[in-house]
Amino acid sequence: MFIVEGHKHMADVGFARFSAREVSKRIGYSIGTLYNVFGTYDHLIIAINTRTFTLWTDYLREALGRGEEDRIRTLVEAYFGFARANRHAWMAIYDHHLPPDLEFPPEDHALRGLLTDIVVDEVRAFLPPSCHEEAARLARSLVATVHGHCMFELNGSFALMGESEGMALALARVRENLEAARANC
Amino acid sequence: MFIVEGHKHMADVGFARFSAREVSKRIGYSIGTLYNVFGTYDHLIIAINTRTFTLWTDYLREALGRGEEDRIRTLVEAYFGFARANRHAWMAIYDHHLPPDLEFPPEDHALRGLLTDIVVDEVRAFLPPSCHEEAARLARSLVATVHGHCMFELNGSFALMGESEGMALALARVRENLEAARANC
DNA sequence: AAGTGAAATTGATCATCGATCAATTAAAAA
DNA sequence: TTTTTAATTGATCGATGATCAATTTCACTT
Repeated sequence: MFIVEGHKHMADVGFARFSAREVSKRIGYSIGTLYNVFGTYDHLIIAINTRTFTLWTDYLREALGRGEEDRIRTLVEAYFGFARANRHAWMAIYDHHLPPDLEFPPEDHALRGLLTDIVVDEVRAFLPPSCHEEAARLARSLVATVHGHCMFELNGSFALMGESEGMALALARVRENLEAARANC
Repeated sequence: MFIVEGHKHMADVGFARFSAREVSKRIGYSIGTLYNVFGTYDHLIIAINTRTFTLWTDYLREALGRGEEDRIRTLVEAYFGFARANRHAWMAIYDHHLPPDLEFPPEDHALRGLLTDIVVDEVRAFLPPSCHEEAARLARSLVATVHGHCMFELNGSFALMGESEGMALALARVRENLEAARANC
């Protein structure tokens, strides 16, 4: 329950104001118990961020499950939709950096990879079978593209540039890249 | 000198371990003087990050000034090149979020906008005159695309996905998007 | 019921942080 | 020199991540 309450606290105040003490206080445990469970502050954050990934993955699956015609659009809009609806928790994923001495827990890695898998599947479904091999790399690249647009929208970079339609731009770029892939394999 | 030394400290230890006290100590002033100059921690970080933007802009200009044939490639590689050579300082730009009550200083905004201007100019130069109008939006979008790839490379997301050629992917996507723009206006 | 020991929990304690501001020092003006 | 203004200081505050000896809890044995 540390993770659930920690995730709520993260969603409430964001990475910069997040506090392990506050989490333990909220849940009625002492700070010592929290440290006995997670060992370090970083491991708590990792667990909370992995939970965000899981919720995000569910969000994408549900959106795709609604049976919309344009699944690529659905994917991009759900990517943005979750980030917008969970600003602080979503940003915390990228605000947190592992110390060099700490290795990423394999089980967290596996859970987070499920999100990429969804995108790979959809990219494959969109492209002809001859593209099957390169689809994974393209999918990772498109995730990075959409991520860049989503980040610029949420952190205000687009607003400072006078751009208000970050999601539309992301979708347009993805469409162009998918069409280029279709033509080249 | 607070900014120069603060920038060095940021480059050394990164956003998470950055300390205003350490900056003032390094430069031989008290913590009080630093706060008299910048008012808040956030304003110090903004000033340091704007310096990073300025160095980054100079880096891009110098790369373009070397007279390479493929200016788009030069731009993407210099984008990555600066980020790789200044990991901590570059990441700090996106690690820092303005508190909602704090407005972004206009002079910092102007300085940071120069980087976007460079990209807009190069995109315009690449596209036919008929694209002149949409070039600015496309340029912002391409910056977001490259940013997403650069971020995934530096924060280890690409590595976790088994992807080691983030920069090549970014350049490939940008090329596809530019060709699509050429065909559509 | 009483006793035993492992496991879980506690919170005082430490160093450090961002922030404040009365007091002090330095510089400029009269 | 005296007065006024500006710049600088660092002790102080509340809060944080982290530690760990002391305490409590609880299942198991006798």
